[in-house]
Amino acid sequence: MADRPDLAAMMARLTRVLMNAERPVLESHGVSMWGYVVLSALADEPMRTQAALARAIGADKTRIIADLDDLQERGLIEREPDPADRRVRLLRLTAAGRKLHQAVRTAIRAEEERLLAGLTSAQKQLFLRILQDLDPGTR
Amino acid sequence: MADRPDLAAMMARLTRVLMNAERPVLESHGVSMWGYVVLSALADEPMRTQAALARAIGADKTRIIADLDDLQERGLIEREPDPADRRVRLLRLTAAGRKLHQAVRTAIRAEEERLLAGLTSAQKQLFLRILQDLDPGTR
DNA sequence: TATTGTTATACTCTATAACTATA
DNA sequence: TATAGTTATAGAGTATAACAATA
Repeated sequence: MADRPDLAAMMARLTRVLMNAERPVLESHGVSMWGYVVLSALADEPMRTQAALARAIGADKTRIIADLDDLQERGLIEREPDPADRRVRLLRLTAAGRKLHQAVRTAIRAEEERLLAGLTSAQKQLFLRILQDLDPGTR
Repeated sequence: MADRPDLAAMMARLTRVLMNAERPVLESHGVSMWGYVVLSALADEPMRTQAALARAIGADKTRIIADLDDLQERGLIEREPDPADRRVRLLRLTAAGRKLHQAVRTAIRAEEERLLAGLTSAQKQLFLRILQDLDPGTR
């Protein structure tokens, strides 16, 4: 590879490693990847429509419906028709949902720390800062 | 997201952005993503079996066959039975294949530069270095 | 008529299993 | 019988299109 592998190749491999490490964490809490992403978005701020939520997390609106069904059945999110416009569903975390999200997030942070364990604390900070700067999803 | 988005979320988003930016580059050279990955691996070193190549690039052996067919038909790789064991196929780039790989790689490096344009040269170097250190694919 | 959410369908990608040809 | 490569089949994930409810 001459000097270094392609950036996309390295990023894709690392993403896969991370996701593989996090899968058991998610499973142990009984939540799917998209379920966790939904919880994260709603932990950030409640949403007025499912379409807005889907857009916020970069998913298709049809793709998150099953996850919303599941999260709602388990009492992790509330999803009630807006009285002012009964087509839209107001979405927000329940107390249980917020608690679960925080628990999963803490466990995931621990996995991230494991992946970055070889870096000095200065390198770690710099790496994360650069990623945030490049990240189009950081609002 | 409290302090920062999850690492996996940032990595996945960035990977997607990169791949979207690179897709037109690959298309303009008439090569698929896996085709380019194959060319990259063979540019690194010839392979004695397709299974070894598949393993090297993290793909299933059945998944790369169509790409190998295509690359061979276009004279970009050689793929001849080993006289010593006619079950295995010896794989290597042709001169044309090496030339195409270098052209695509150069174009992809340009896209990478665009993504990283906001960073100082020191940040850029550090970022790439850290990625290489974390990358399990760096042999 | 336009929009939100939902369901149904199709398409892409990948993995698994079955087959051939060599050894 | 075991292995490399190939083809065929099935499964998961995703996107597209059609539909029902509401405005």
